[in-house]
Amino acid sequence: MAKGKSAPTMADVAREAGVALGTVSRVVNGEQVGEEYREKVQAAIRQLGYRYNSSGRALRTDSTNTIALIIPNTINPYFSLLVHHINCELEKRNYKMMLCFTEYDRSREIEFIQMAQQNRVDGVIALTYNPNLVIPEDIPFVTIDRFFSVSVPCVASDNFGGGWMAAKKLKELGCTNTAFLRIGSTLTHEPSKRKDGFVSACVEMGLPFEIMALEDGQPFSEFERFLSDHIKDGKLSFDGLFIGTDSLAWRIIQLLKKMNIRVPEDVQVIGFDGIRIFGDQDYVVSTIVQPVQEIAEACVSTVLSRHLSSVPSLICLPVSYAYGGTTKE
Amino acid sequence: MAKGKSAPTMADVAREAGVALGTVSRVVNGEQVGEEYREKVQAAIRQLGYRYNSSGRALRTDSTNTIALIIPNTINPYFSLLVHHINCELEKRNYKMMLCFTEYDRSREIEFIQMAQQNRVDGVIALTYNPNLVIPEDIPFVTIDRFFSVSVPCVASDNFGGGWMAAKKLKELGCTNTAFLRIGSTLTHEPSKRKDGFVSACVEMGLPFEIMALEDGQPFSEFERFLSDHIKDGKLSFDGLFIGTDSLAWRIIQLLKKMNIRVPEDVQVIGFDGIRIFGDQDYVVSTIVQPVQEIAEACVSTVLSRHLSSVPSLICLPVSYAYGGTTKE
DNA sequence: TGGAATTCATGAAACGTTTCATAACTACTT
DNA sequence: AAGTAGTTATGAAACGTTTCATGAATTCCA
Repeated sequence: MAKGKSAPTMADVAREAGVALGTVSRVVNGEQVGEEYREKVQAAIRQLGYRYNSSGRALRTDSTNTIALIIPNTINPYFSLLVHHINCELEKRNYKMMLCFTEYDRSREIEFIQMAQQNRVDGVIALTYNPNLVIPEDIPFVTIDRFFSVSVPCVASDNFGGGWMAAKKLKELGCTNTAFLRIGSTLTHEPSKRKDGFVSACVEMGLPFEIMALEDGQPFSEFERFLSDHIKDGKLSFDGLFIGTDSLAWRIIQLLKKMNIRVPEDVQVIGFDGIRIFGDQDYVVSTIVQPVQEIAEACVSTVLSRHLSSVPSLICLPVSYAYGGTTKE
Repeated sequence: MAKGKSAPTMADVAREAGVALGTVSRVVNGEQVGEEYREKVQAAIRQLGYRYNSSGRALRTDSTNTIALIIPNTINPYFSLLVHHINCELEKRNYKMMLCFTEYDRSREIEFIQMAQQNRVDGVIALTYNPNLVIPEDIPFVTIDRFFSVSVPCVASDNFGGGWMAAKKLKELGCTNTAFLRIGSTLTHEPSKRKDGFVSACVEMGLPFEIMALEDGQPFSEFERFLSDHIKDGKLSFDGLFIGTDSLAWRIIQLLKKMNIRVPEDVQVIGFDGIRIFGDQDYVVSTIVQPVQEIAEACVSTVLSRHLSSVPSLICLPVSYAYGGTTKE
């Protein structure tokens, strides 16, 4: 607050209404109160323009109606969608969101968890990369895309199934030689299974494939080298690419354009995530779509469920394929 | 918090360290304390894993180190960038952000302002559309893109200059017949000046132009009709378009594609905002770039400046042109 | 060496809630 | 008519901090 006389308190309302403090509290919280009392109090509230002070309430109840969301940033459109939907779900349930951007900084991930506890949030939803992260036991905690232990519920989409689906789709679209490209992190998380699903399906269908994973520290230009190495007589030997994320797919497509390889005529490309620019417009690339809305819903309802014991430890939600112009269909 | 013994308090630390409560407080807040006391307290803090309780502090000091950011959503990449940069600036100064999505809902805008006051935030940054919004006087308030009164600082980019720049650029690029397209809102705000700048420059340079503004309620298909009406012998009579936002520009370009009009060969298109997909990748369309980082910095430093009297009431930041493939250069 | 000036820890009060034991009713039973 | 059960308002305590008046200990100077 700033200058000016400070906001009215419950005591002010009580005095104005000629009623006890506790009675005001019960009216404000919608508890059982005699009709005439309720009316007097409500009149006084309107009169004074009273609104309860959340700090006071939080101090007394030791709960803030706030959930912390820990996420790298909001620049990547996938994260931005996630933030949006999680916020919507929280708002429905009258919770607030405390947003924490880590920028992929591992020490910040730790710090934010501490800060969340300090602020007495009622739960944490976290999408993190620190391999040594310690999840506090004394606070409802839900992770996205990374499984820690059976006592920490994890929400993810069906990454394995998505990889499988991508391979099948490429085959259907007539591809005969494929590759999987990703920016590797040494971290093992749910999205790592995209590759596994892809590989399994390729093996089962007898579809040839190669894997190219950029390890931590290798420059992006390695992809250029990799692709160049696979050009014979000015023609790329792959006719289908499955790429770890839409973001990377987008960059690879720029690269292909620069190399005068046409998409989807010469090579068809499928990404992963389901990014659409400007909300409900077309998909940026052909892609395996993550069900963001459902993921958000699952995170929120899980983190808010009191009886965490009865909650599954891995919630895996179905993905779907969407055309985005970088495949023939 | 949840189950388990509750977190240690200052009293616990004081007892552990054999020291008075107030002393602990002063150590925690980095105030002057005798060396031996400080050491004893810090040891006890480490020992117990103490972290201060923000609710208690907030109640006592009537301030939360939190700024509310009221914004439509985070789906539009421009908003998403803004959120990101504002959060970074706040974090630098050790403030938290309370994020409020209005979804362009005017009643929500009002509600969030009340909620912000209720939560005793230390200030509000708001990007709103409600024409009748009442700005509270008793709390630091900064608006983005909309000027309310001299007592409420407004941060915006140089919309007029940007419109002007767009016209000049189109002329430079050889355009001889132009149009300005926008989705109109009846609201007068800073971005409305984009048109004014464009018109002024066109008039001054003798560049022909038309205006097409979609009013509230008119369907998007009106744009299709408008463009069709301007086709003669299969050729669009405009060779340059300036469009109110990148988001709309993107949709218009999809439309042009559908109509078999080539961009930029047949018509060059300039948008406004400076959206880049996937962060630092290329601009989505050729555009007038808003200096988001500077806007964020201005918002934050203004809302946090104690002496609001000496702050300008309209902070207008320079824009720039960026090539994004929808113009010849 | 005694007194004044200075430094600095102490402990209680206050912030605005919620909650709980108590008291004041009312209505019912016998 | 008197006692009991049931309802509901009351007022004080407690949540964890910050802050302020107080007093103890030290330093400094004459």
